[in-house]
Amino acid sequence: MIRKTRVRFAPSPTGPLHIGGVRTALYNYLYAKQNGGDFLLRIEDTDSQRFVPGAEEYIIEALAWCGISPDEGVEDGKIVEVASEKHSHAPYRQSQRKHLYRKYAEELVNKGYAYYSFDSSEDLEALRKEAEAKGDTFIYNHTTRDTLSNSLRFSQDETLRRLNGTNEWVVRFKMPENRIVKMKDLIRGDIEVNSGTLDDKVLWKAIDELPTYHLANIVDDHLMEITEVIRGEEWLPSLPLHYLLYEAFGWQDSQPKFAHLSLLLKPDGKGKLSKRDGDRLGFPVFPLQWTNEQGETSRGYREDGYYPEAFINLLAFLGWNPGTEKEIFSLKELVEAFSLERVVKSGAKFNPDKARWFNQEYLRKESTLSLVDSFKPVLLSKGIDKNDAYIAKVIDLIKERAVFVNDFWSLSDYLFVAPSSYDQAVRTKFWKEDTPAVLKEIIGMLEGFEPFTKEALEPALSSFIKEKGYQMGSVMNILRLLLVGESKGAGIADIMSLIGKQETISRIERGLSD
RNA sequence: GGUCGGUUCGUCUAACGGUUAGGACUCAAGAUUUUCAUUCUUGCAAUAGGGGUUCGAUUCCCCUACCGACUACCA
Repeated sequence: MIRKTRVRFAPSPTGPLHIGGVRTALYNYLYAKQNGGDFLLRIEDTDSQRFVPGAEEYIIEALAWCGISPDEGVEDGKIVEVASEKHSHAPYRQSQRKHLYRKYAEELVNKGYAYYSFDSSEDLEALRKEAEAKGDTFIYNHTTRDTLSNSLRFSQDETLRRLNGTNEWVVRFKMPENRIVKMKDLIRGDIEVNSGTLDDKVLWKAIDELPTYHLANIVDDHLMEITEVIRGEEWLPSLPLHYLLYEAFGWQDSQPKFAHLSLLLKPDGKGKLSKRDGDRLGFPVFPLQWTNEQGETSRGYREDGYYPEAFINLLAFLGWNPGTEKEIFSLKELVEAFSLERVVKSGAKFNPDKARWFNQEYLRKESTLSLVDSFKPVLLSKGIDKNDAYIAKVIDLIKERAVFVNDFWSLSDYLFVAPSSYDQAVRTKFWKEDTPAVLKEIIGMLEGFEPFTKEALEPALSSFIKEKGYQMGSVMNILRLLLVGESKGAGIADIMSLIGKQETISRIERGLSD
């Protein structure tokens, strides 16, 4: 039986999406599209304690910005709550599916794969502490469960009595005492684990009447006909549980295949990439800017000036490569080239320099015309209203030096406004006794100069300096100082022709009078 | 501690038993240049360690080391 490829991205709305999460979503999306399948978005909000308002909206907006659009799960920027022809598996928010899960938990108990447990969190915590003090680890499984408070030990009457009128109970999976669970991972190959080392995971939390991740995830993946689960490496340790759960439900035949992605690591030091690293090292770890409940703002790739295409491209290359030397890929090209076989097993340290490089590559591919459109609002905000043709000439001069459109202003301010101060280091180095006289001569030469173009000015300036016996370097650097204010920028002739004769002369005169 | 996963230049990675171990980012040097860049050229730089298997191991196996994840009524 050939099933249509259906994969899902299933984040928890506990905060802004981290770039590692975006990468997971991206790989899911690429895999789905490559196989002509569906990419679904499901919100796993079964942890009522950690829910963060706005996180769900953030996730949807971030994916939209990246161009990773779900086929199912969201419509008009909102999670679909009511089933329709296209969204026949709605709702896609687990808190709205809570009524579904209970019967599956009960089914497992009835079949003997799970049981009710009445131990309080405090009691278990005490047991953990006690074991820890002895250098052991407390584990709720075959080694301890017949000494604890659960339906495995109690009579049916006793169990029923405890179940009624209270929510101080959970359903736990009865992990087999000694079974080699053989698993297959699309990226890592075969993995085996002895179930005896695993614990009896909680499947159902009576206290908030919600399943845990493990139950909800398996039930939803089954109900939503998911064919491949592509998720983070942090889930690898619970893969045996998930295998056993599919088996307990009798769903082995339609069980999805699994692929576990390695984590994104800190650029320096050790451990996985966290929000703090971005603040510390000066790069975003979130796709979009995010302000938390305490009012602290974390920067985002979008606000930092990254093109979504560049962002996607650099993310795709963190843990995957096409096997060729091509590095710049559009989303469409990524869909074609992607394969899980070429996903790297080891974790990737994030490299902010390389991230910038990707954006630079995309910036260079932009047409001058579209860059004019991006730059115009910046200029307008500074009260500068130049025509498009002028802005286009400016952009042609500075484009190669920029990584972001955000760099344009500092790269080109002198082409719009005269310098307000001069770099003193440059001034001391090149300002000689005869400089004022030389500058006056240059003004004189410029006054009658026509046409005032780069092509005409460049040779004229250089031959003028040579004929007079002046030093090329010092004269040009002084001109640059008066025109630009510091030691940066385009060629002198470029600058002169662009700002025009009048402005050129007035800037030199101003420098003379200072 | 236990379980699982991982380990090629500083970083991202290629080489799925036979290569002078390749590319990209970063960095350095040189060329170009009136500055800063760009561009071009060149350079620095790696198979964690030890055992096997093999005619031959980056590649397969084992051990050690190191890194990471997990070990919650969180996901």
